[in-house]
Amino acid sequence: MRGSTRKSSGRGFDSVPADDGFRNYMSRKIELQRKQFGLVLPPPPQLHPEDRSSLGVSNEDLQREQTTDANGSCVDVRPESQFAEGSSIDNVPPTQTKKLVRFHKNLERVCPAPTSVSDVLENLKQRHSKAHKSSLRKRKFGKMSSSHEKQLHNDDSAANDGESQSHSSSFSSMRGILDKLQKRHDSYSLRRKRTAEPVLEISEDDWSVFPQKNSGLRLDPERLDFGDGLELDESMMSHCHAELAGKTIQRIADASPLTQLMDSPSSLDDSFTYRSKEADSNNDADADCVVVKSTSTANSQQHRNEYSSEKYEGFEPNSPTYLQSGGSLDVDVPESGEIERHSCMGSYENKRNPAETSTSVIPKRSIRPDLFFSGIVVLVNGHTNPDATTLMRLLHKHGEAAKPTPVCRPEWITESVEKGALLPFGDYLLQDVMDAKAPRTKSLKSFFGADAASAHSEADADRCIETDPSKSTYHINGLVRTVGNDPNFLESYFSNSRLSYIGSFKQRVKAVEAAGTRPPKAGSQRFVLLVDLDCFFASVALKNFPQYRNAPVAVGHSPTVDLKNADGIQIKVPSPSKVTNSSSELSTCNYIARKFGVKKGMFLGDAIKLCPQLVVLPYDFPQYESVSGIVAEKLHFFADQFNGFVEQVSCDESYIEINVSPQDHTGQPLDNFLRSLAERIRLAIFEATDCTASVGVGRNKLLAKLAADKVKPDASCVVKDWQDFLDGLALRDLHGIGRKIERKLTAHSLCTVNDIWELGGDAERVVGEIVGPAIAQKIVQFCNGKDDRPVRPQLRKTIGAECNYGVRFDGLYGPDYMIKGLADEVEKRMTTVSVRGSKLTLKIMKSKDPTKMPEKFLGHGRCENVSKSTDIPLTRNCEVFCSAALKLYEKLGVDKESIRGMGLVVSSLESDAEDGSSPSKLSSWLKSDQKKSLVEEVKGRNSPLEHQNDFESNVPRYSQLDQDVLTELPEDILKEVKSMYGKSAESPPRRATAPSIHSSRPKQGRKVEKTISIPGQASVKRMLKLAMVKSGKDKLECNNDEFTLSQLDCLPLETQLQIANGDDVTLKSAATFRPSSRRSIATNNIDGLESNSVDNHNNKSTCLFQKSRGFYYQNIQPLQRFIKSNSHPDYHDIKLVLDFLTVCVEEHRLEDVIVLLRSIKSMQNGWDVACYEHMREHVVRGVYRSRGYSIDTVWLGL
DNA sequence: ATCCTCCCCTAC
DNA sequence: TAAGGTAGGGGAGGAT
Ligand SMILES: Nc1ccn([C@H]2C[C@H](O)[C@@H](COP(=O)(O)OP(=O)(O)OP(=O)(O)O)O2)c(=O)n1
Ligand SMILES: [Mg+2]
Repeated sequence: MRGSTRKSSGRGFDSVPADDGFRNYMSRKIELQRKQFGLVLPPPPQLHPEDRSSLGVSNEDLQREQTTDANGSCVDVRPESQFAEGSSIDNVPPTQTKKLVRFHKNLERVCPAPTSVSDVLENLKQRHSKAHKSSLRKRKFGKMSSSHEKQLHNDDSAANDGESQSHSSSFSSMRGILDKLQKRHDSYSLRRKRTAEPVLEISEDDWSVFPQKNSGLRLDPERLDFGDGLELDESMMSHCHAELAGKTIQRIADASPLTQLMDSPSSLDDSFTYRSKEADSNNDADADCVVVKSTSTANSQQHRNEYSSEKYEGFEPNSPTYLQSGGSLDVDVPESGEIERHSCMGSYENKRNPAETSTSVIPKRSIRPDLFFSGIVVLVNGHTNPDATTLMRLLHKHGEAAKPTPVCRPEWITESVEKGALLPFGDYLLQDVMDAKAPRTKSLKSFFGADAASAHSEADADRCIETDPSKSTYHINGLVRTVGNDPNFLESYFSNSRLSYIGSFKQRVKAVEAAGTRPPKAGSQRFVLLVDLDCFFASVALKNFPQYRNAPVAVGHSPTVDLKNADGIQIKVPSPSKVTNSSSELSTCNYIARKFGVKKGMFLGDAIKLCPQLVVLPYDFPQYESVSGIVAEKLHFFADQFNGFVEQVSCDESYIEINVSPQDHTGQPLDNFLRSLAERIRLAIFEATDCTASVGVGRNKLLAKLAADKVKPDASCVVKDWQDFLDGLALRDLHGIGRKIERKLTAHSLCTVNDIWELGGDAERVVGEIVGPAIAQKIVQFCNGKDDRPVRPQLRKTIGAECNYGVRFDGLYGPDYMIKGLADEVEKRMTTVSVRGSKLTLKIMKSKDPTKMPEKFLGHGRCENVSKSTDIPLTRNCEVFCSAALKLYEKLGVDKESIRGMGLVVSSLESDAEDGSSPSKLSSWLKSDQKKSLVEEVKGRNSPLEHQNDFESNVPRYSQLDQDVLTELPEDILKEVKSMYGKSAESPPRRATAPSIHSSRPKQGRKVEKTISIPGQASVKRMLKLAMVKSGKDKLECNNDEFTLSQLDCLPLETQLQIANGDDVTLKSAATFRPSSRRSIATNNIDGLESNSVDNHNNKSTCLFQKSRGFYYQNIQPLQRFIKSNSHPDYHDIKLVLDFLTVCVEEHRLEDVIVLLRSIKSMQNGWDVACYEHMREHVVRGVYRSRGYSIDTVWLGL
């Protein structure tokens, strides 16, 4: 296999250093384990104080390295030692300081105990300062650091000089918190000392909400075997775990299968070969990009690490299975020294999510009702919101007492105070404590709809696990659940499918179109960054289960084993996975597991064969959602500084386009600037989420993506010379070239970029004959380093739902029922994004051999795909979808026994008429006399290079709308269209297809030219209207005149907005299926509709409600003007702004919030400091409540 | 040419 | 015994 040079340089993860190896290796291991215990520890032993790499590099260093690069085009700043030395230590996230100090007594088993509380605090301080700095340096400059304090202090000034202002301010804010802690120390020292004693004073009553004994036990099979875990007290348990942890560490190191793998040449098949040139890329002089690599977690992959989709029998009858093509079975997997599945690598204390701060409490009955905290002592272990002082005040006021116990989130306190009573803290236990009870998939219930929005609430997510309905999850009436026998199959399927989650992500959370506020400065250059989180699902899983950080880990529907503890309570633990034939798919796996040949999408059974000690962790969709949101916020923050755009391409991947002007990188070479920007982004992400990311930088998407792939994981790369960079690259690695196209090209002996180069001017023609003109053009352009794909959120063209798993029509429920379920689902999804569609497609997977068992349990097996589509009236009504789909189903005439999957897709979408384009505005558009096709408008928007000077007109100009289309849409008809099917429950479709609509339809072929509004967007205009209504200055002008203002107040904000603005509001869900009553109506209707739609087959009405472009221009700017002009705000004005901020926070528009807050801060009029601070705190609380983390106001300049 | 329909392919 | 979706790009071939 080519690329061996690179591989050896990257031997990172667990490799034993050749020199004084094992002892140092072990001590680092243990040190890492200690850190994972989340405890305050003395500085690590100095392994190599003389090691220069531990110091990090200053900017001067960087420049020096850069200049040696004169003729070459790449610098790899990784010192070789980085991979061998000190790696584990520096892998520890700087968030360590947030962790809880608890059970000091037990701690002594694993590390020297601090002698006093002052020591603890001092340590905290030092560790924070160190963690911060070393991580800064490490991440910025790719140096590992196992250094001591002095060196760091010496380095101080250099760091601050070269670093952005924001870093130091962030630092100082943390510092401030620590100082506060120090101050609090005196008054709380007595209590703190007491907390050092292990405690077990929980009454039986309380026990039910405090299950962590079980959870502690579950990690230790030996204890479970005793069957008397409850007899142990916590101190003993912790003790045991600590010791056990030590043993486990020892065993891992002994076993060291990783080491062996690292040093042996990869035995993976060459069919996965990736980057043939890579063998050379470690040679600085020849290389073509700048690489910053900050950890040694793994060498770079030499092969595709995704499981070949050839296993999809349905698509490729003759293809070999992935095992044949992957040939990975001969990977050397040692027999001895396996990691014990159940042995805990740390005590249960370290299962805490390190990013979370916790509060330790013990409940007791209180006598005075207002002293509901009496009998409780609280230990705040880190940065909380509200801060420790506030919490202490609240506690004191309400009777805090003594003794620590379970670990809670601070809301337990705040919400108790709010309610005026002691709330059971079960709901506030830290997530990992909950997790321990039942490590099952956390679902967003459905990724769509209101559920998704509220899924940010941690409490909700936690309760998901609690309220586990007792039904058997696998069986129904003794049968395996299928679409045919389980009426609720689809619902639970969609909420547990990872593919459904990642597939729908991009369009569901379409990014905000902020930024681009100024035209790019003259002389600025466009760059594209690709930010991709490393093994995303696995990284998140490891936040939940940090004890497995050093083990090979995969994410899947974890096979669990039911165990009973002494109380007879059923608990679930990860199974030992003796299953070697499970067809459960692994979503992804960490880089340790990848060394064994485990790949994304691989069957669990196959993975276990490759890696018997593989740990399978459950999905956590709510957390993917929140990590993703946090990352997006960070990226917008950076993009905004360079007049940039962010396109979130999936839950773990985003492109950023920036325009860099010479002023932006004053003093330093452009490459240095880009490199440090990339590292700053990575650092910001890591600090906020504990997840590592890789960043690629290039002139376009293609190069950015390739660069990131090249250095992944946990590294960044700046492409300097595209030609050198692409030299030798396999065509397969280009975006859009997959297995099939690769095969076609290979058949004509076109394998690498160089092969295309050699074709010269003929390339496009030659390749075109093989793969078609469009793809050929793309390939040739890519090979020449060109890629004009814009970095912009894209308009949705289709929306649908399908299920090709568990489809067996051998039960009560037939294809009609499934179609109904799909139609419901599609309507639900369309409702949440406010679109309607006028074309429906039914897709069916038909088994080629219905008698044959597919390779995958309940899978579709080898199939033929068929589909048929039809026009429908513009709607999102599931009844319409359903009846149209049934007709399509009849037409396709597929035998129901052979159906293995079905799907419904709606296209020709049009967005609802909402959001910033009031009818009056629309009618003004109608009066325009300019003629320009909307198509041009939309396309222009998507082409960044041609329209960069168009920014100041982010709001669409009505002069650019197609007048022909518009004039054919009188307002009354627009209204009619709008209300057509909106209230499906109450006013069934029927009348909607008034002939007038169809006859007024413009020419066909106008599908692309609609824009679709961002769902749930709050416009200032709408907020103002609501404010007017509430303050009595305006009347409710809608037909919902039965509302009183106080009733209005009770409704959710969004509904209030709708009512105040006279939208069509249906307070009941339009998506619910009511079988009996509605069916007859529906049937009648649908017949009528069908005939109409046939009549008007080619007469589509084009609804021109234009989405507001540029949230900023439409909302923030007007609001700023409002604030400026309204210098003496009254209650309603402030309430308005607060409500607006609330909505923005809910919609993840943090960057808008920040802009707005900053402008209020700088206000000199009646919007004074108190007002500003109130708003700021409102936002901080809102973010914390909905997103679960605190924003750093100092960092954000607030 | 340019459209539409019914696929296939690809990336997450 | 698990949760093999979703959405965009585009080719082939037919209708205009
Ligand atoms: N066949 C696949 C591919 C991906 N995913 C999910 C899991 C991944 O974590 C996430 C992101 O996909 P990536 O391709 O970015 O893969 P990772 O982030 O896991 O790994 P890498 O480090 O290669 O980016 O999508 C999945 O469920 N099934
Ligand atoms: Mg990724």
